[in-house]
Amino acid sequence: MIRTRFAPSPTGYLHVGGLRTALYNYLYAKKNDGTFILRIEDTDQKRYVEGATEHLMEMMNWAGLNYDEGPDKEGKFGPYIQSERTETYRKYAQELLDKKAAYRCFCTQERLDEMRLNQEKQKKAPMYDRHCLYLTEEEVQKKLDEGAPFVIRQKVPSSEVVRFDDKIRGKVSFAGNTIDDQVLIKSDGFPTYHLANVVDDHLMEVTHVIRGEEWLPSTPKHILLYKAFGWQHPEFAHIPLLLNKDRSKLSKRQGDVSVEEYIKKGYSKEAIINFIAFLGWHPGGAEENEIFTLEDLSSQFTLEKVHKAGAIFDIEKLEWFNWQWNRKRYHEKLSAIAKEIDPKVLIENPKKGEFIYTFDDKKNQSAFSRKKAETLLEICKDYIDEKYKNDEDILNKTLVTVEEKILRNPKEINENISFYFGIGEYEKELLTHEKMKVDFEMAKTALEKSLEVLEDLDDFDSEGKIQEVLLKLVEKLGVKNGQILWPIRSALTGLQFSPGVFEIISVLGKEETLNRIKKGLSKLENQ
RNA sequence: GGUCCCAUCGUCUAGUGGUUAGGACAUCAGGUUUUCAUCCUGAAAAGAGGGGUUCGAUUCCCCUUGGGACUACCA
Repeated sequence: MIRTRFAPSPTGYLHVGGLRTALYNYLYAKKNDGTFILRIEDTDQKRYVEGATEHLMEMMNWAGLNYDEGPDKEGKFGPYIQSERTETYRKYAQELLDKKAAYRCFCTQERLDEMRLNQEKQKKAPMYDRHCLYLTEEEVQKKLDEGAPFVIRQKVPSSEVVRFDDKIRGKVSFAGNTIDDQVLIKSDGFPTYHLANVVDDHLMEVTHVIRGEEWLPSTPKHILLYKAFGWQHPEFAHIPLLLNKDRSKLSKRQGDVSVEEYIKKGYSKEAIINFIAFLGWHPGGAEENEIFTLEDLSSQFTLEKVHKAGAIFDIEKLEWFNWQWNRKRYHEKLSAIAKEIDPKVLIENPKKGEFIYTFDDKKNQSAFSRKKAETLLEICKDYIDEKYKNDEDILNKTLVTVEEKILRNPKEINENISFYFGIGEYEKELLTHEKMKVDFEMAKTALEKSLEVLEDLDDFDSEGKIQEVLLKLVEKLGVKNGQILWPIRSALTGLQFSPGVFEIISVLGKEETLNRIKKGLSKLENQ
């Protein structure tokens, strides 16, 4: 039975690297029908943050990384919060003391600092000099009687070479004489990570320790501890680090590291998880699809396919994943809605990312259109300026015209729809277009003629009708589409880029359309 | 400084003792479209260097170089 765990320390936020570690642990457990545990490592009293544990649990819940055992999901190995287990650690520390695998150290911080300074000066590796290991029992007792503060240190057998087989890195070995006598119990009575981690992983019957590469150098200490206790150590798998652009360990200084920040910026959970999963892992083979759900990942994940080298956290790829996922979710939702309205709906997928829903009944078609607008609003509602929310009907219509842009980047919604609600000042040159052979003369003609035909048109609700009328004009004048349509579009928007003319006209309605065209025309009066 | 880990396009990566070294993101060019976006097509772009082993090495081994992590009474 496979048992894995994610053991974060409650700092108040979840690091993206931490999320990936949690994810790999979760995936490995799920893939092997194992158990995934959440354990809170809060043994550092100085770093206590109010509510951080609850927050961590919320984040796991948000990500969908459901743990089978944890602080709020008691299994038979609880409690799952280390600060509630201090007695246990003390007991095991005593066992180590009894076995002479650990010793009390009374050295003051000053002595330790001085020692380290000297070692550095001599270009030697800074390590505890074992001063207190050589204290006689009487001396130790005397210090104890005096009430001198002490820590408990691990006694590392210096002649030994520690070897282990990392599931990702293969054979790794460390010479005992390069391993420091690690502090196991701090002077405040709390254990350090090293002791708590080993004791808990053993007691909780963790079979696979999947953690960040930064722990690789302390793994021999842990293995020695297991050995001192007479326990079998779990399998270790050290996953590669997430890196900044300059290849250093992903850090706050060079960008956002907390998952909360990315959520705030609008990245979806599916995108974040998908992206992060592929940073250091790949299903392998000829698989070219990269869009994976948590379920897909769960069924395909293997430690063998995890990389050794660190991976740069490239925000541009995240953006792409986010877009793909926005699209995927959107179309899945739409087709569900469509089928609910009418199971016989015709759904076509003429090109990648584009779906056309056709209903027999006109009523159904418009009901669907409303739902579509609602769905789009749902995606970008957090970013839309309040002033655009007043006229719901217009807003709904406008959203549909910028569908692809919303899916791509919901945050830019305002700049994409602002022209519907009012046109800004623009230079008359905007009405011309060199490449499309639209000079002032052409622009003027286009606006005048289109004004005429549009004045004669009454049905502005139908895009098709508008298109028909304008294209007929194009044909009549014997010019290219763009020569007529560009001036209209730019007169209607005052912008270089916007949705298409026909849809804009149908949203703006007759009066506003004609007004804007007239306004454009007035700019050209003296030409 | 010491210990350990790592090394394929700019980035994430696939794959192999014999391949035109494949894909994705980003970039650039062309096309479709009334503009932008979308979409389609294409281009440029990589096995750090040096030794071995081998008929043959990007792939296996060694060295060098480069990068990184760790080096706390933090985790």
